[in-house]
Amino acid sequence: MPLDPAPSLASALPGAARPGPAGGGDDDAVDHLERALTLVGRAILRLGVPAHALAEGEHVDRSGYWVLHRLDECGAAVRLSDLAVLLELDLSTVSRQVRQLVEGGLVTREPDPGDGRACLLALSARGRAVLDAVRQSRRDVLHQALRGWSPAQRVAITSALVRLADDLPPATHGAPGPGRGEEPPGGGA
Amino acid sequence: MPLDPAPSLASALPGAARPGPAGGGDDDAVDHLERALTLVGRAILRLGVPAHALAEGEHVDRSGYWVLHRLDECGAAVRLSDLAVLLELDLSTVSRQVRQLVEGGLVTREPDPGDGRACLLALSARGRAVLDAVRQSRRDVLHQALRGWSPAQRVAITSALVRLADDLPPATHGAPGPGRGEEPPGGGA
DNA sequence: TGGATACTTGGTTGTAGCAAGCAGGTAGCG
DNA sequence: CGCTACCTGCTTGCTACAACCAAGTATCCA
Repeated sequence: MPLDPAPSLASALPGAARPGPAGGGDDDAVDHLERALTLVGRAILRLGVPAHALAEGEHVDRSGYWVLHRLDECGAAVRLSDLAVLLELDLSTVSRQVRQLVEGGLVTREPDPGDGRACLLALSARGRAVLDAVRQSRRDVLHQALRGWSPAQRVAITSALVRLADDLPPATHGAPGPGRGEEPPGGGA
Repeated sequence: MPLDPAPSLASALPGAARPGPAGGGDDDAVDHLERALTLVGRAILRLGVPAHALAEGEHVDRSGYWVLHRLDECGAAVRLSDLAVLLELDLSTVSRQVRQLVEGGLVTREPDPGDGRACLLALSARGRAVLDAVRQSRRDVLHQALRGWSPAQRVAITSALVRLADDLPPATHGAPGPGRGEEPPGGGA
């Protein structure tokens, strides 16, 4: 998935110096923000799962990383359906991702003793090791990027992003919250 | 594709209040940032191309929107290869995207009079109309999200994002800059 | 004529959703 | 008790998008 194509910085922020009196200035602001978001989104996507964080035959892609990540945060074993809600993804998508991880030995899967239909998923020891390696490797990149940032700046951008994520339309999928749900069904890319 | 799965805000920012003295606090900071970026990235992805911005048989997806966007910014007609560089995408990817848009009448394509191999691409009138509609519709969403933000806050997050995009590893594809280019070919999204 | 260049096409991978279906569980009814 | 009807958790098939690499074609230039 990748996000949206981004322009090179060379020509970034068109019309940046157009302080027109009309309401267009507002449009400029959101245009800049949209572009900046796209830029950063693509950069984050490119982080991927660095191959050097993986051992021999291991295969974890970006989605798999997030599955491991959530599984780790859950601590206890979770159901597939719960995991899908946490990831805000379709059950089928998560089902396939988990299958790969189980086959790779990174996730353990047992039948739920209390419900024969369900299964309980958890990180295996190997999965945790892989997760740690991948996470550290991604952290390194961010660390590198934030080298010149003051702690205050880091906090500022993080909280601003959290707020923005909160203010943007929520996912219609996992939890169809009552928020300003304008999301057209066809547009959901 | 979309970006990475995001956790619901309910459990966001684990360990947020752990101001440990050790270097671990730094890891926390980047973890929060990573999560926030993911959150926002997915929200932006969900923006998609609102169906109501499109007329009858028109079909423009997220990628197509960016092609139109760049084409608009270029003003003059551009070559496919130049467009691919601008978009930081593979030539083949852009070739297919453009073909769709040409077939849909949103982009005009003429042979370059000076080079029979090349073609010159430009927005058609209809393409411009569609672009305007889609852009406006995406703007509306961002406007809505930024309703409670002060102008200073908007500028702050935008410039912080621009800086972050600049500090993150560049795309290895379009311009394989010498920057901290560690990107494994297999891991690329 | 022999590269180099511009683009196209085929193939593959990754991500994701919807819909259909299977299997296991639960509840109502005779 | 046993049967039927329904509900739920998960899997699988299909479709679509996005992006890459590699191979092919057509054109230009030296």
